[in-house]
Amino acid sequence: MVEFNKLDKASELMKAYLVKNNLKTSHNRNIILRIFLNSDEHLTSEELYNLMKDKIPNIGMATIYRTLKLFCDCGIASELNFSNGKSRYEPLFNIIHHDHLICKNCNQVIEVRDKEIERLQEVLSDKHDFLMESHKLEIYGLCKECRTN
Amino acid sequence: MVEFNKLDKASELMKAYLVKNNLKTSHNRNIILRIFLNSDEHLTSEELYNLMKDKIPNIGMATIYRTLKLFCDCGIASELNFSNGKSRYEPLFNIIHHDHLICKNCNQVIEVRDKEIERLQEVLSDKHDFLMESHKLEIYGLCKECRTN
DNA sequence: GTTGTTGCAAAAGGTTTGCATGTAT
DNA sequence: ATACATGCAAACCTTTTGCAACAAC
Repeated sequence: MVEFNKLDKASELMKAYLVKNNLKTSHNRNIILRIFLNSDEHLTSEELYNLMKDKIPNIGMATIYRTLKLFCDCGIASELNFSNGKSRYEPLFNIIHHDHLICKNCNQVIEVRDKEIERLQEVLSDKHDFLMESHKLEIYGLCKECRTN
Repeated sequence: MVEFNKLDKASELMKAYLVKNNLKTSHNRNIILRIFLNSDEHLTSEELYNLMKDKIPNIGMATIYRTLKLFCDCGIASELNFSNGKSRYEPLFNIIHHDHLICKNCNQVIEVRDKEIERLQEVLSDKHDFLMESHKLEIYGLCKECRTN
């Protein structure tokens, strides 16, 4: 279930962006936002499309893409590019930043967090006079289950 | 210029892979390998294709893709997926692992290295009983030049 | 009423594949 | 002589775009 304040705050973020850019609200976008936040996973556009078809049978892929792009622009979502040709989208809003452990065998994605690594990334960026805005850390290997098999 | 031992060792790696898989050597692949190692950058398939056309005028994109895939399988190259839809390929062989600072403004890619971050990644993986094989760290932001403008 | 949004279909862009020909063993 | 490698074109797959109909303001 979507926690109320999460959806509310995301809606607020989107609303602010729409107003600022003279865009309109829409029924579709509200539903997509709810489903997207509810998933709490790293959905591909296609996976989200399939989830949406239950709610809005004749929705088009183009709308999914346009809406996900909007979410990214609003700061609600972030696009991930793991190595398989498809983009995945992750709810960003109200979520603490984390990195990913990706199992090469079962494709499971484990979210992890390490404050010290993040601090060192800042230090590393500073060393190169680089202004860090965001970062992605992906560790590939074998998860607990797959390494025992 | 390609350092001799670098090309030699990569050729050796490729040769071993070809023999093991009952594949044949080829003139094209040898030239592509030389150009690829010589570039020392993060080429897209298209960029490599353009470099190759000087050497082998009627070479096809398919050969580039097939050869880059081969390089990855040999352990000579690694595929990178920055967020722009195109894959890039990086010579892996004989190169010390490094991470990337990516400027969102000028698209410059700066290679960096931090032993402590790498050590902490191992610790983090262990904490989750995860067997780390490889990792990718990308830091996005503004480079020295772009942040002053 | 004006302008943004949507679904559909077509286009675009990167990558892969089928096939006949060429080449290494 | 056999089987892999290559160039070409077509196919494929994900993502984007053009456009007419629709919906929000």
